[in-house]
Amino acid sequence: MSESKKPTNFIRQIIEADLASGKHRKIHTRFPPEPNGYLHIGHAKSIVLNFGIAEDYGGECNLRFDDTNPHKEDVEYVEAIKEDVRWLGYEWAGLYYASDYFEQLYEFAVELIEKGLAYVCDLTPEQVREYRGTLTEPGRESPYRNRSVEENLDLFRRMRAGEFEDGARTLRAKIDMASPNMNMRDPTLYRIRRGAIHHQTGDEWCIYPMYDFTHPLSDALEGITHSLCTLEFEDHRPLYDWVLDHVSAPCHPRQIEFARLNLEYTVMSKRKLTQLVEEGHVEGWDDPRMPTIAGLRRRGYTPAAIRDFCNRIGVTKVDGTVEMGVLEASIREDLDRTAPRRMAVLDPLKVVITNYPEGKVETLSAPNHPKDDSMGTRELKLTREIYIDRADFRESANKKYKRLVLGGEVRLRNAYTIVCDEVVKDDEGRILELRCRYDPHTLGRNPEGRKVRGVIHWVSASEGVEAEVRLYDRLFTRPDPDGVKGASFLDFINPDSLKVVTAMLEPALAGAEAGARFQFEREGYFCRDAKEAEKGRLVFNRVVTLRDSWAKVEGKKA
RNA sequence: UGGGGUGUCGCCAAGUGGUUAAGGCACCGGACUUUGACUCCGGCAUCGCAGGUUCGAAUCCUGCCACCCCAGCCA
Repeated sequence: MSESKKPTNFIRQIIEADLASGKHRKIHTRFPPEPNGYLHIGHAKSIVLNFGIAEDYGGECNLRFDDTNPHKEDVEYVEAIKEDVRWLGYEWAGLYYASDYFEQLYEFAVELIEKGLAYVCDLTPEQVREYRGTLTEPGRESPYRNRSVEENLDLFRRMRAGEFEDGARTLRAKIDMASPNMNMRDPTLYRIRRGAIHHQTGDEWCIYPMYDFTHPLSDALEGITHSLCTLEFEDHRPLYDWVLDHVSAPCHPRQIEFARLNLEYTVMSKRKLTQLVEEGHVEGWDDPRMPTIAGLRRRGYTPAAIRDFCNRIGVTKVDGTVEMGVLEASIREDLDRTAPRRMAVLDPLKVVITNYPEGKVETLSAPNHPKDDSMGTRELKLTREIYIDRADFRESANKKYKRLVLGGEVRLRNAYTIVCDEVVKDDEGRILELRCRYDPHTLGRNPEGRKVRGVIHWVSASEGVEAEVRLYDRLFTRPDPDGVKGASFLDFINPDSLKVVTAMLEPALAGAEAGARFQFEREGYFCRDAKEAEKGRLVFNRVVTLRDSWAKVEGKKA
């Protein structure tokens, strides 16, 4: 697929230049998630960028957990993240935790103190905020800013020893309280978290380094050459460089920022996704409507389609929002090529073929793929009573309608043509069933003297299998659910994002493997839900519909 | 009102002073079709605005405008 086209973007250009100039002989990148939630499609963009670069330039990419805040993190997330990265098709060169470096980080902090570039500050959080100044006014220096090196060393050692309460003191970098860049106004380097049990280091530490101190040094310790992060860290780059410039770090990685992914009709922030899960708006992190990797996987998306999507959208510094259609195009392209075809009737309407022998079961053969014979065939069972979709019949319609009409003829996909003779209704006028006649001479060939334009799918009433089918739609009713002032994104949850129907499937579908994907002809791509399969239930999730130009024609009339 | 960014077709995105301003998605035609799918053919921009430099500018300069990010002991 189009995945083979090598992407090009400003970051790759920088890397190519660094390789060409000899600045680097080997490229090292890293994907550094904080294990405080599940990965989503936005992370996939970063994963594909970082691992893709390592792959294409003969380099290496590490997976590093940025676990410096014990309050928010959990092993549940580290395991899920590892699974998601592997599922996307990548294997890390090294698996690290920022917490692996806590001892070294502590030493680097001591080095800063010894150089007179860091100090222990006793200001309360509120005071720190006051002293920091505002966007337009410079801050004021902390009264503790000029403590002696000896006193700072002693205090920092005692912070580590657990002698002070949470919030009582912090270690701060001594930079410039008047800097127009807020991040340079003596940023906090370490804070005290005495009660915390860290998922990796347990109770070994009671002081924890901040991101701005940890990240550049973790990168340097791992020999990262290019540290790729999102736009909001642009203002942090001067601090990233400051840390590396003032400590004896083994190397100085280059931080490069790119725009994070925004997708229409969904939300991407961890906070909001967590809220959707915790408040029960969805069934979990792997709910097929979620933009999480776990959700997309359960929905039926393939790793190849997600990688392809990431390459299609590119990498720039422009803060934009990608249409869902791009993601959908990626999965359709993949599944069109790889998914076996099947027939499934989602809204069954019974059809009795009056001239078809009662009790007869005819076995027909149908190709699994119209353009790929290597995918083989499967058997279909035709009987006197079958189901077709209610949307495929109208008592009358104009010639643009190519399906079954009273008195009209259509082909049953992979079988014979039928003509509708009669519509049977109940007292309220609702159609109960259709009575049709088939032409026994039309199997595998066109009838003589007339052309049958329409083809509809069907399933034998007695041989087919019933199954639950979940029809998913976008989770929100607006392309920008969190873009409305004064409103919550929750106000725009789509009440119809999940519709459950009982469908009739062709017999071959009864043995579908968990997670197996198919194209239900004329309907869309579906995936057997793996979670329900574990319970022995036959449930299918709609991954995405087929493109539908007829719906557009119909929509215009309405 | 400070600092840092970004503005090329409806949405992404190439373009790095001389190209007819790539490509993808979407959209609009049309062909094909036992999936109104797929595939195939064709259509679809003068580059935020205004000046300037230049033989020549989306690409350089100046000035505007719009939008995003930053005042966590979060990442």
